[in-house]
Parts: sequence; structure tokens; C-alpha cells
Amino acid sequence: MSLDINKISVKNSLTSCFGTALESINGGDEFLALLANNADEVHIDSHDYLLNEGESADYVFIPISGSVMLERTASNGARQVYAFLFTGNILGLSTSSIAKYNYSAKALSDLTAIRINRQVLEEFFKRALDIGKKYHTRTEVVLSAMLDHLFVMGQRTAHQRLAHFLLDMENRLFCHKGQYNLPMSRQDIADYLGMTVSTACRGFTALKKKGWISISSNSLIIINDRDAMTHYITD
Amino acid sequence: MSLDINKISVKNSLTSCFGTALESINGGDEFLALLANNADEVHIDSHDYLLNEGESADYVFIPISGSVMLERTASNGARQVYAFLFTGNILGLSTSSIAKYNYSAKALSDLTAIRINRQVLEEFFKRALDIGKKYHTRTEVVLSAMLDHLFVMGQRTAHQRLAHFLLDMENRLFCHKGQYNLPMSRQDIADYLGMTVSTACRGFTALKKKGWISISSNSLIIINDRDAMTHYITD
DNA sequence: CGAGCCCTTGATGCATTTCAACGAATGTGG
DNA sequence: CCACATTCGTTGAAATGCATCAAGGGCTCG
Repeated sequence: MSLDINKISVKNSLTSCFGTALESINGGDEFLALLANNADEVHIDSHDYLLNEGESADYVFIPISGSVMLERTASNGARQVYAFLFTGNILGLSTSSIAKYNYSAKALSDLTAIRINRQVLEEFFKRALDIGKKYHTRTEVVLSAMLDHLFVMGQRTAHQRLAHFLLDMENRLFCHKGQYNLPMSRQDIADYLGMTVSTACRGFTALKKKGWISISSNSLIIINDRDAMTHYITD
Repeated sequence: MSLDINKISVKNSLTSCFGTALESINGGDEFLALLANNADEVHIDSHDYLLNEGESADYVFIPISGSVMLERTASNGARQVYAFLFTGNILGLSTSSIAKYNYSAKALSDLTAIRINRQVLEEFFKRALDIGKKYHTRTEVVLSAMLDHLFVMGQRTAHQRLAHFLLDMENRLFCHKGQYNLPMSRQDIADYLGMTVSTACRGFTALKKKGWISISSNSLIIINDRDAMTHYITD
């Protein structure tokens, strides 16, 4: 149970997660000390689960390398993907304090993450209110993202939703010149956007035929005409 | 700026909102005193807005009579309804602490609500941690509801979504014997479930023809066969 | 009692799913 | 390193669900 808080990757993820270097916040140093003693670094193989829906929500995770997918599967096998998370995002907080996770989290690649005990975290926040507030703000950011996703799901056609998704990924993945690798499968994308794999594929092909994107190795996306796509998704 | 915390309707709404009588929580009496001095009771006419997307998020509301709809409208006029709220629900919290509302809230009927200043509320939570925790749990409940909504939106056919909605309303509205009045219009329902008014109407007709529901005065719904509907929505 | 809005329903066309086939990519054991 | 098995991505054809457009009926309120 110990975390090397001086490791660059750890520092970067925490900074990215809280929106600012922890040292610069009131109580930040104390928080780092807490993490050093009460958090640890876990490694998850690709396709394995960090946490499962229904499990007691004991931990909060912050990925420091790799990416994660949040999903829920119904008894009939229908799956909804809620979100894709990357380095510096946070997961495990969207559940009421004592209860169970209400989704599962799956590693899309080999993953390294900071794992923190929820109980310890919340006890700490009672003493360090500035940090606590920053933390609770994260929950609200997640909620805000869900609202955006819900809006997209309710309003647009399948191909528009896909275009929206590709632009969103461009913003959230660390990439240059509108070129990036999608870490998730077509099926994952389809389940995220509420469509079938076929429709997702046809969407990719349609955007390619319009010349707005290029696809090299199935996962390497190049955005050619951002303006056209932006215009397209806003009708 | 003063609220009568001894009024039955106010007491009931607060109890329902926090899941327990405030007096029974550590710091609850102090919280009630705060509300008495820093909250007030507002009245909103039907179809008027409690708050608008983009406005500074200065207040939190708890309806004590009437119902509310949360919505967002895009520049192209497309609207997504996020939620319907009733007595004892809370709204205004799903936004990061200093920022703006990210949806609008419209009264579906003549409405009475408790209005509380966010700033005052959050300052208080720094001192009364048990109350603060209960409050933050509310945010998580909202998030949890959003996840459920998103799941429904992504998975089911229009008619299944409608059936799901009618069962959900039965649970949330205060009704007996599976009979209740819908406070919102067909258009509102359609925008909530991501379909057109036509489709929503056809859905009502289809459920009626199957004998699962009855409709008297357009807004009076009677659930005849809950089991059949439950089975229907789970495929 | 009339005007206007909301609800309902029909006809048509388009978007998406479904079912199925095939090629491309990926992994595995010989 | 190759042959094979397997999964993943793409595409076609048919069927279906849903949106759109349009009209008519019912409710509500001045």
C-alpha cells in the first residue's frame, strides 16, 4: 500500500485529474502524503476489469497509462458503453457513498492506474475542504459529460453521432495534426453511440467517402476536414 | 429571505429530499436554522422557467408542490428533456461549483419551491460535514438516474422506451392502484425519450391496444398489466 | 361558442437493423 | 516462420422501425 508520488507519470495524472498541481492547493501536500501511504499503483491486463457493476464501491481509480471503458450489460446481453476514459481521468466516484458501483470498468489496453480507498479519501476530505471541493467538482464534470452524451444520443442520426464522437476523441486523446489511434473496437463505439456495428462501419465509410476523414490501419484516424464535420453535426 | 421551516409541506419536501428527517442528522437543526434565514419560498407560474441554461448557478431549488422539467435546447431548435422532477427532488446542483447551469428548468404546473443560495449552502457544508455528505450523495443519485436514462435511450425501441417511462412515472409519482396523472405533454415525453410526438402517440395507442394500459383524459394513465410491460421492456 | 393548441392517425420515404457473406487482421501451435 | 483458426471489420440485400408530412378530431380556455 504505497505510491511513488514523485514519479513523473503519477504527478502528471494527478495534475491533469485535479486541473492543477496538487502542491498549489491548500492541503495539497498533506493529500500527497496520504496518497503515498494509502494509494497504490495497479496494473490491469487488456480486456480485464478494474471493477464490476454491483461490487462494493471501495476504490477510486485514476489511470496513469492506458485507457478504460465504462459499460453496463443488461440481463438480456444488451450493453451500453457510458464513457471512455484516458490518463488523468477519474473513475469510481459516480456512485452513492456507501453503495455499489453502478457500471463496470474494462481496460482497453494494458493499464496502469492509481488506486485509492474511497473511505480513506472521504475521511480526508472532511479535513481538507479545498481538496474535497475539487474532488466533488470532478463528479459534477462527469455528470456534465453525461448530459452532453445524452443530448447527442437523443438528437442526432447515427452518422452524425459518429462524426461527433470522432471530433470528441480528437479533443480528448493526446494527438497532433488531427491524427490519432482509437483504442476501442467498432463494437465498443457502436455500443457507446447506441447503434449496431454495421451502422458504425457504414458511418466510417460514409465519412471517408466525403473525404472528411482518412483511415489507415482501422484504428488510425485522420481528420481531414474538421469544419465540414463540425457543420455536419450541428445540422 | 426567510422560509417557514415548520410548514408541513416544507418539512415533507426536505425529508423526502435528504432521505431522512433533518432533525435526526448531526447538524440538522443548525441546517434548518440556516434555511429559515437564507432560503425562501418561490412561486413559479406554469410554463415559466425557474432557471435558464447559461445563467450563473446561484441557487438550488427543492419543489414542495408541482413538477419541473429539465431541458436543453440546441441552436438549431432541437430539444432534449433530461428529467422530470417532483416534490422533494432537488435541482440546480448538477453543475461545477462556480459555473453556470447546464440546462434549463421549466415549471410543468404552477409551482412552489424552496430556493437556497448555493454559496451559503456550500459554506455551510464546510462546517456541517454530515449534511454536506448527504447533499453530495444527492448529486450522485442524479448521476445514477442519468446513467439509467442513458441506458434506456441507447438500447430499446421507441415503444419499449415509452413503456419503461410509464412504469418509471408510476414509481415516482404519488399514486395508488397503478393510476396517475401525467403532468407533462406528449411532446415533452417525446423529447425526453428521443422520439417524435407521432411515435410517442403511436406508442400509447399500441400499449392501449395490447390492453396493458388505459387512458382516460389524455393525461390519466392506468397501468393494467405491469408484469407484461416489465417483461416487454426487458426483451 | 369559436380559436387555437394538443393529440391522434394515415401514407410515404428514409434510416437503421437484421441476416448473411466475405476479406482483413490477429493470434496460435506446429 | 508458416498454416490455420478466430476474431474483427466491411459490405450487400431485405425487412422493419421511425420520421416526416399532412389531415382531422378533441380538448381547453377566453
